[in-house]
Amino acid sequence: MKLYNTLTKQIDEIEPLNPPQITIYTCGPTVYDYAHIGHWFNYVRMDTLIRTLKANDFNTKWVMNITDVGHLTSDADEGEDKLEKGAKREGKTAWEIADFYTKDFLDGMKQLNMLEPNHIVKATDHIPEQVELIKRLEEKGFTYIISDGVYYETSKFEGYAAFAQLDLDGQEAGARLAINPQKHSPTDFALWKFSPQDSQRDMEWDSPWGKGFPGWHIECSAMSMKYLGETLDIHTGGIDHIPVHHTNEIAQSEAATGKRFANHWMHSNHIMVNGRKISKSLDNSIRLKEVTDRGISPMAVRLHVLESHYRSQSMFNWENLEASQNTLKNFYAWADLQFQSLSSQKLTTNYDEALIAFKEAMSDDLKTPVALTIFSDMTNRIEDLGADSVAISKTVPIIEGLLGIGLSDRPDITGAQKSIIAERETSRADKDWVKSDKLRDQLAKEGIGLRDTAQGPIWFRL
RNA sequence: GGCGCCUUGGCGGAGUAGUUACGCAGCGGUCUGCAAAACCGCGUACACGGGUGCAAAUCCCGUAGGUGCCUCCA
Repeated sequence: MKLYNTLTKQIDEIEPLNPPQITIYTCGPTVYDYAHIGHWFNYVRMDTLIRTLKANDFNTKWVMNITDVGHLTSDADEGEDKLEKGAKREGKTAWEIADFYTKDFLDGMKQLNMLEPNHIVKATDHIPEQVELIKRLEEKGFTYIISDGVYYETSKFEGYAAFAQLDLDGQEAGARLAINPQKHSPTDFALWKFSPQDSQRDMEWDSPWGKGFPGWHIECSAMSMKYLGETLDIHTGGIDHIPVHHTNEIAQSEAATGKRFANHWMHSNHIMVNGRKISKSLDNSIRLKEVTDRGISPMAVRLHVLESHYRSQSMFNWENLEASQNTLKNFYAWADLQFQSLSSQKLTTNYDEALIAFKEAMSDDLKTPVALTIFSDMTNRIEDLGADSVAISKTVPIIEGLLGIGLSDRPDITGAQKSIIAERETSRADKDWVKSDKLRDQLAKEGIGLRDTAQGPIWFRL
């Protein structure tokens, strides 16, 4: 299996340290607000990576974190903690905010049929591990203390700028310079922030350096190492994390251990809404709830994600989400054929060959649009050319395993419903159109649609 | 200001030198008792200007426009 690697800037073969086991760490959400459609694109893509690894017989060990403390409103380690800010906004404690939006996020994962990570880990549950890691960095001389916290000295880490191909000199005009003159370098980042003197934080802990809370970056390193070891196989996240968060993770992890932190880095590009990026300031974020309120299935969202490549900056709009919903219905109608024996059993496509091509496309840097085209070909012209219900029933779980669009959650119709279809055929043979239409309406009420074809009646769930 | 990326038909989106991608929408038609979310066909797309090639949407240079990061953000 091949995947683009941000570290090497090329498509690399995936070669885990201890095959068939493969370790994956995904940067999860900061739970201070609802997740929006852009977040979901990201996480569905990560889920697709896991599914494809499994299909390639890897034994996946997947960890996703929940950032519930320490993520400030500015990456320059200034501004408010997002959780504390959310708490103020809603008149709750930071703990309540974290709990509420964590639950909402996990619910969204279920709605989108995402696989469950082996571990979902919270930053606040791993304060001691983070403190320990900061201590290791301190012992090795990578830290310094200023009035508001313990900082990492990026200039001591050789190759700090390499991962993101940062031009540090060119950046000095940017906002990171002006803030906090105590920092030795604009790129230095907080490992531990001290609690303010004048106010009481909801979330704070004791540490060797004083009461406070961990910086955002250290949690991912500490938790990744705890659950997956000091070197992991694949680290994933949004493309925006390359210049700061992931650059810092590499710096602090490799400085502490002297080992490569992650061998493979996968980054999901951002999606655009109406040609613009999603941002708080543009107020153009879309929640999963808005999708379902419009009567669109979360599975259509999932299919829509797969219709573009994860490294391209794709467009989201409602028209095309509805297009995905229509396509999904066609796929479902095909899946329903696994229970129906048509008079002809000729296949439109050689499923064995198509499945190989399908899996190859998925395994080639997750070329989901190509894979979908192959799958789509398998579902076409069934009525004219016939369909082999046995072949379809064997194919459904394989496709579903990789795409996760709900193809498998479709049971056969009941015996009573089958009787109605048979009865309607009798009526039709007798040209009793009133009765046959009535029976068709009855089935429609039960969510079953019918198509009369040369192969006989075909049912599908509406 | 620094560092990138992109520009394909109504919308989205593959392809990356020689083959009508595909999906949805639209139009026309077929099948059907009617119906269909079924089938067939159509619109003959690749920002613009140069260059290299037998051949370029696909490679190179330039221009225009858009857009991302550096600053909240997946």
